[in-house]
Amino acid sequence: MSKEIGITVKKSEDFSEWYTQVVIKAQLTDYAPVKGLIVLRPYGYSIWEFLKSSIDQKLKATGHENGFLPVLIPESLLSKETTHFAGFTPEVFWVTHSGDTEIGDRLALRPTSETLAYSMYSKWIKSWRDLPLKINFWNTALRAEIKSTKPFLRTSEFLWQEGHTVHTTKEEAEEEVMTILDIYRKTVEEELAIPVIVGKKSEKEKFVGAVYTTTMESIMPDGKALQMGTSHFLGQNFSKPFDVKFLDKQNVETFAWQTSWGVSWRLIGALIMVHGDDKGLVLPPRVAPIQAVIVPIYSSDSDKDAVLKKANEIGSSLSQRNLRVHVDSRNEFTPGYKFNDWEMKGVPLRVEIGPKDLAKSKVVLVRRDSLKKSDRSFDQIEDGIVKALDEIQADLYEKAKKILSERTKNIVNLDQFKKEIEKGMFVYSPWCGDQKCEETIKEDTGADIRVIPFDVKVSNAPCIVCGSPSKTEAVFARGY
RNA sequence: GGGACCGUAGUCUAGCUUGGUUAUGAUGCUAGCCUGGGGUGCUAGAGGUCGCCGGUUCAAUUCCGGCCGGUCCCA
Repeated sequence: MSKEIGITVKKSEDFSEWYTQVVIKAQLTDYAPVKGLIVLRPYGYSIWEFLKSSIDQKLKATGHENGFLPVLIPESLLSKETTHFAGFTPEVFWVTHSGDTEIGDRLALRPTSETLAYSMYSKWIKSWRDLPLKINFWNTALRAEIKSTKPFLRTSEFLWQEGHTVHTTKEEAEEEVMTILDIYRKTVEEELAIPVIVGKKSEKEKFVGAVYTTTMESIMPDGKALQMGTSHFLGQNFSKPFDVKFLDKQNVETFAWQTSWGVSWRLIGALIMVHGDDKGLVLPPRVAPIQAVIVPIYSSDSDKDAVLKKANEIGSSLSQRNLRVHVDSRNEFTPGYKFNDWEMKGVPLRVEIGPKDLAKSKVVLVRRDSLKKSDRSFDQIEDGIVKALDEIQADLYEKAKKILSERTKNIVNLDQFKKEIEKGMFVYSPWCGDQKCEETIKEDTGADIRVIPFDVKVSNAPCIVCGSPSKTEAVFARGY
């Protein structure tokens, strides 16, 4: 019976089912009535809020401002940059009517906002003095997912931010691309405790319309790679069709250089997959809506009063140190129920306090990640919790890093390559740079080039597919 | 892109093959008690358009078709 209340499958045995149960049962999200759409519940949304605020602060600190764009984009505008349009059109939702009246120039529910943003930018930018223009938008994007959908990872509407910047020079724009990628990497590694590999996408995998795409990739416990965020150098590919130009200091009309970039709530999906276990979610302390939960334990009424009093006392002193703490004083549940409940929701630390503890002036501290228990005397609680939270954050990252490195292989032989891909590995292999080889390997093994890391070794080793001298190494894996 | 499966109370589910009086059980929920250091026990109660639309039939949760929604596997 008890097994049916919590997560009923093991992460290692039925990963998909495990994931679905965790997102629903930990009350992060629920399915909406329309296919492929989900609702964020407060517990899930509040994780997004921490992520959002972390990224937002870093963007503001590097000179970005927030704006707002409408959700509808006329087809005539969306189709102005042709490769971009061709790339997105299969998954665009169209609004064709207002009331009963058919709309002549049908309206797209934004799959992304480059076209809309740049048609506005062209009005706003006249002089080199107007640049750089660096605006970020917190909104949602809509991309129709016909087949398999999965909460946070693949949904037809998703929460994200999209940044769109305009610069006077190529160099400045390229620097911006890297600044953003670095903000993303830091956020993911430091807040979500997920290590990533940063680099470029191949020509085949880059953002449609971009000159090149930089990306951060990570591998999930089921062996599939997940794109965690991208930052694109657009060159002048959009500034020309959208007429984003300025008068430079020499009074010469010049097309601007642009970037765009985004991360979505997919990061929450990654967080769940990377850190969760058979009992449910495991949240890194920095993004946990509740960092420590205090569970009072009592039997008699007199115990109850004394225990609750102390629990509340501890709770408020922790709050004063800016810790997100919750005292679970629900009377209708036993301590055992509460333990399981908060473990499923991934709260990093549990503080147990009962009559036995009161007698000894201490509490029991339990870590969610290791489930290890230890005692803290009353005067050590605050420091003890701060320290334990830091340790959990660091340990989660180290654990994930170890898994990433265990899942990473260097392979030069094609047979070996296929075996490792089959096992769900991140495979570093030499590649000639030819898109045909990329397509061949995709057809044969299901793996694509996830990323060409910045720090990769360059050698003349034969291409893993065709055997001709390679231009670079690339990271291959099957992806989400 | 190809294939398989599923939809009955908040949740999980029996019944469907072989249509027939009041749709089964558990859990959760409400009230009262009990209990409390790992999903506690008792009593009473509320909770259902059997996903939706249509067809077959005297009669459909059950058979057939379409639609909507969900899950999994393969590429």
